[in-house]
Amino acid sequence: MTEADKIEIHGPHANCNARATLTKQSKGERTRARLLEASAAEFASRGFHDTKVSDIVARAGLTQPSFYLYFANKEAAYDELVAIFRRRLRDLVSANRFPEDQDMRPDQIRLRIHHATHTIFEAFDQDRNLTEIGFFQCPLAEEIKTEYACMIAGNILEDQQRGLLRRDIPAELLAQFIVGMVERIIRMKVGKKEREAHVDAMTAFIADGFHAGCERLACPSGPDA
Amino acid sequence: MTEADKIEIHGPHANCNARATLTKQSKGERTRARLLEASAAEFASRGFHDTKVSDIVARAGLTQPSFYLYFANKEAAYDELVAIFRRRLRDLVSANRFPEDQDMRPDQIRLRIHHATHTIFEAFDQDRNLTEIGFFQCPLAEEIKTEYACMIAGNILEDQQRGLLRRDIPAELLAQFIVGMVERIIRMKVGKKEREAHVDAMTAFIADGFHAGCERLACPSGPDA
Amino acid sequence: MTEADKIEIHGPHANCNARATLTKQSKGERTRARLLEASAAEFASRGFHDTKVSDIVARAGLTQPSFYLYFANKEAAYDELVAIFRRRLRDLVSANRFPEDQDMRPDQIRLRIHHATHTIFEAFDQDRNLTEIGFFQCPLAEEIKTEYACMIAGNILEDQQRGLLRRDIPAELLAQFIVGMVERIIRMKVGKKEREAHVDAMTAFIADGFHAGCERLACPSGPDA
Amino acid sequence: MTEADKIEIHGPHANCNARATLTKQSKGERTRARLLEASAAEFASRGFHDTKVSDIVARAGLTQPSFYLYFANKEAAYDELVAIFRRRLRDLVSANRFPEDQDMRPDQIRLRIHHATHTIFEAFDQDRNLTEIGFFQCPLAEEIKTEYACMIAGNILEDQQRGLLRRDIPAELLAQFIVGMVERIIRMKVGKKEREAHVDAMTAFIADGFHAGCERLACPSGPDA
DNA sequence: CATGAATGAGCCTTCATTCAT
DNA sequence: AATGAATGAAGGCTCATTCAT
Repeated sequence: MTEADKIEIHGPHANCNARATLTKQSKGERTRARLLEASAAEFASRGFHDTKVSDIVARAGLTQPSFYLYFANKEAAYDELVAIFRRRLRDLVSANRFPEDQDMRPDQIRLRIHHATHTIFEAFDQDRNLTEIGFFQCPLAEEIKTEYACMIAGNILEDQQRGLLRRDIPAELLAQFIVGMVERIIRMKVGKKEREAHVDAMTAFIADGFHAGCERLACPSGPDA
Repeated sequence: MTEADKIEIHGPHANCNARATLTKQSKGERTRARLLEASAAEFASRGFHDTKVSDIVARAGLTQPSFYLYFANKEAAYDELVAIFRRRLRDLVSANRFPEDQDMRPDQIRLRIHHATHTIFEAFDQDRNLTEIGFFQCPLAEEIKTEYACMIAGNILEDQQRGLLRRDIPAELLAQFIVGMVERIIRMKVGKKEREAHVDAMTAFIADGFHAGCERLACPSGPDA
Repeated sequence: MTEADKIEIHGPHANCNARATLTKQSKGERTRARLLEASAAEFASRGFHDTKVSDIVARAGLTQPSFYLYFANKEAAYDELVAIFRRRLRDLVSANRFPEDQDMRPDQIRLRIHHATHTIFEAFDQDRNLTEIGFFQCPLAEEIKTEYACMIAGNILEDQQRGLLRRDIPAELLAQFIVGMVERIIRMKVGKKEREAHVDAMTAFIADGFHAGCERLACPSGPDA
Repeated sequence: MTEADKIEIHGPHANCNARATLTKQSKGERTRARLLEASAAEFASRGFHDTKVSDIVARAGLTQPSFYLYFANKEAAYDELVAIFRRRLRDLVSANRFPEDQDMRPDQIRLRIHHATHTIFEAFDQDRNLTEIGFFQCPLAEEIKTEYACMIAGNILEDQQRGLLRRDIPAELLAQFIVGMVERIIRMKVGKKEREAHVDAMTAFIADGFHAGCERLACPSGPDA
């Protein structure tokens, strides 16, 4: 799984590692990786049930029994993909955590939101198939999103305690809102430029809601608060 | 389908209607309704592929051939459920539209957001099975959500043009954000009271984002900037 | 299983029951019986592994899915056949038990042996397929034979205690000897007449061993004892 | 095959031979022997069909292709084991034959029976796996037993002609009886001491049947008739 | 001599669907 | 209106066996 990991994702860091280990991979390991990739592609586009093992092996240029040389059964391959996605998401978010001890100026929070959002979209765009499977299609998706939300909630909570964010809405809920927005944006298959625009818009919305730039919107901290 | 519709929903009003029409229903119509309900329950909890026709008829207290007396095939029943959900969602949103000609005071926008959110959650909570199927599980879900987002976007656009909402973010994007948030909240299986809290929180967040009530959050264009 | 029992075996008693219930059998019950018989025939001649479900259903004039309408899987059908055989064997032996209270003259023991032997062979010959499966082929065969031996041992023990049989050999061992002889004789596929001869020979051997009719064989109860 | 033979059996004598030839064995010969032994163990405990080539090679500490270096296929290995058993059984019985020309006193027949029985059990106990396969499990078992019975029948016939045994039962039948008894006893997995008791009991039974030592058993043609 | 890797062939089983009543 | 019984079609998985090194 560790090896497969390196192969499956094509992110910058992963590629570095891959380049280093590619020569060491046995033929079997490469075959396994090919099968995982083929599985991801097929599962992502057809779903678990409508994907036949024969589809996967055909895409990988193998025959059916070979599949069972590397995976106990169809479900095991699927589960492994989900696990890879899950771990990757976890790693991503924890890597994105703001250093606790460091002081943050209030106006930096926008940058943080922007950065986190940008990073997550980049990662999701990296491997569309895995994202499709792990975030939308698999039965564990709900659990994974909840886990994701929890991690975000942790970050939010810190900021709330620092007085950087509103405290009248529970961090968990704010986190869920963000996850929901992320979900929707991921689903919009767009180019790099548009995605950047999305990131900007989302950052702006998270920061100020419908409010910003519209004097007529009754602002609670304004005159009618 | 129209009859089935009346049966499928179990809200108070729906029951009233049902009671009124029950006497008019033939035995066959009632059987069909039972099958639809059983289908919804099974599909919702197991998904399309993992639901066997035998599961459905067992739940409805019938035998397999009876199923085919009322539906062309398994997929037809599923599609019908999706269609019911879709129509219902459409009806709901269009009924919730703010009269175009009417003038709206700036501070009323919060009420509108609150009302729309409240209504939609109530509807989703009404029939969990249908929601699960039509909003999350079916292949058309993406399309349905987009449709939903479009309708919301229409409302937003109007408000933007009236100068009630920020214009720097496209209405379509704002709508998607809201749909995403709705999605996440729906999935949290909670009681009535908590749901109300969610509605409040979501309204507040939509209106002001992370910002409100936190003087330190650098608000680029608000009064405290 | 009870119904199937009546069908599968064609012994005199079974036939009586069958005749009585045949008219009451539903089509499904008859199909099941046909499948059991076909299974018995195929399993007996090919063994469990070399018998394909397709062989069985072909012999029964059905298609594969029908098989699974009546049996959970191939093994279940096999196990049922074994169970039928086992029960039948049990019933047979217990029906053959000599009344405990009744007094028996020493010279009657030959008749008893003859009778028991005759009866068992008749039963085995009745359903060759079941016998093949339950007595020779199935993994439980050893257990079944042991059970059979135990029942015989019970009968022998009584006779030993009455002083009708030698006591220097444990009843269990004598019973095993008999079972072994029975086994061998069953396997000789012969006609009725020859079978009778076998019964006579076996009776004589059990009673007297190599000894009888040969003055030169050192008889322990004779002069050199 | 001849070499394998020496290796396969683990009796004291066999070991002596093995030690003598071990040095002469090439590595391949030793590997082949290991595979045969592993095959015997696996086949004996699981049967032919339930034994996978992968089981065998695993037990032998090899990989699958190695198996095919020494045997044409799975069946070939099995057949070879059966052949080894068969030859061994043949050798044993013929070695046990009483010299035709020699005269035998009537009271010596008990000793002969005892000796033959003792020898055969010892041999069977020697290699349980081979016995399981060749005598019980393989399709040829029936034929092998018949062959065995024939050889015994030959011995019996001689004794009958010498007037040492009863002539009213065909030698073939008597031989079958003995084989049946042997079968059953073999299957009782016991220690050396008990086995001796079995030999004694069987000898006694073969000689005198149920009769001996029980004055009340009506012996039709013996001295106490 | 031995193995990592791959495959051909085939069987069991499932399930949506239909037929006849 | 409903059902007992049956089937067509297809997919997952296993296993003996081989290829290339």
